Amino acid sequence: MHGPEILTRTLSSTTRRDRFGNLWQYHSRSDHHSKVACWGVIFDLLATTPLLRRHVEAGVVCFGINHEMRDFVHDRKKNLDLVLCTPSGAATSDSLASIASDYDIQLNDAERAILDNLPRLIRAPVGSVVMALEAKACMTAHQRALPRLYDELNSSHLTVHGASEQAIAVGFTMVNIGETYLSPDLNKKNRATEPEWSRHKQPRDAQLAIDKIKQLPRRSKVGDVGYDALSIVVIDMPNDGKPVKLIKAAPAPQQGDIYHYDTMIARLSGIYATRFKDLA
DNA sequence: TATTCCTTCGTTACTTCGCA
DNA sequence: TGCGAAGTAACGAAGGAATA
Repeated sequence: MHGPEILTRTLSSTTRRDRFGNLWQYHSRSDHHSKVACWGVIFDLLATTPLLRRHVEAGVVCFGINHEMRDFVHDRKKNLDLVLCTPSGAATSDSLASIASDYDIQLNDAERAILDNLPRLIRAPVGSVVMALEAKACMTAHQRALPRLYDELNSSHLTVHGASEQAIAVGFTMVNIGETYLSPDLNKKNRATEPEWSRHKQPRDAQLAIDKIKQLPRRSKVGDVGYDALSIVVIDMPNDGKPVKLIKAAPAPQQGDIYHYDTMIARLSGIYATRFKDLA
C-alpha cells in the first residue's frame, strides 16, 4: 500500500505561503492534506480491486470532490471530501491523474508506473454514492481537539448512511506524534523573528487521540451504524520544513490491526466486491 | 476577478477532577 | 482548601470552493 507514504512525502515537500509570508507544510485551515489522504486511498483501492477497475473502465464509476450528502433521516447535510459514485451527467476533464498534479502529489517511480496502468478514473456529477471518504487530522492540542474530532467523524458516517444505507463510509485519520510543532495559528507573524513552538507530551497525547478515534462506531453489515472502514495513520511532523516521518511502531496500529491502513484497504476491497458486484 | 459562504481545526475560556 | 492538570464547549481565523 502506498497512501501513507504518498501523504508524508507530499506533506514533506509541498509548502504553501500564508498571508504573513510564512511557508507551511501543513496549514489547519487548508483541506490540502485531506485531499491528498483521500487521493491515496482511492489510488490504493483502485490498484487492489479488480471489480472497481472494471467499473471504472466501463464508465460506471467516477468520483466527486466535496460532495454534499444529505441525511434524509435527520435532514442534515455534510460535504464529504471525496466520493466514488455513479455519474449523473457529462464527465469533466478532471481525472485521478490530473488532480494529483493539482494537489502537488509526490509519487515515486513505482507509484507513477502503477498510476499509468490504472484505468482513467474521471470526475463527473455525482449520481448515487458508492463510497464516501472523510479525512481528519489531529496535529496539535490533541486533548482539547478530541470532542470536536469525534463529533465531526461521527456525524460523517451518520450522514453518509442517512443518505444512502448501501454506501461505504470510510474514515481516514492522521495523528501527529511529534514532540514539538509549529502551529500556523500561533505564528501569525513572520516566522523569521521568534517562532512559537507548541510542545506535546508524547506518546501520551497521540495515544489519547488514537483511543478516542477507536471509540467511533464501526459496522460489519448494511443496516448497522458506523464506519465500514476506518484507519489511523501516525506521523511525526514538526511542520518546520523537516521531512515528515511515517511512524510504524506503537502506538501506531500494527499490521493486522483493524485500524491499520492496509487492513482498511483490504476490507474496502472486499466490501466493494460483494456489495457492488451487480453495479452496472 | 471579486465576493460570499462553507469547512476545518486550533485556540480560548471555563469547568471539573485529583491530590497534597 | 488551593493549585495544577485534565476535560469540555464554543468561537473564530483562514483556506478554498462556489457564485456573481
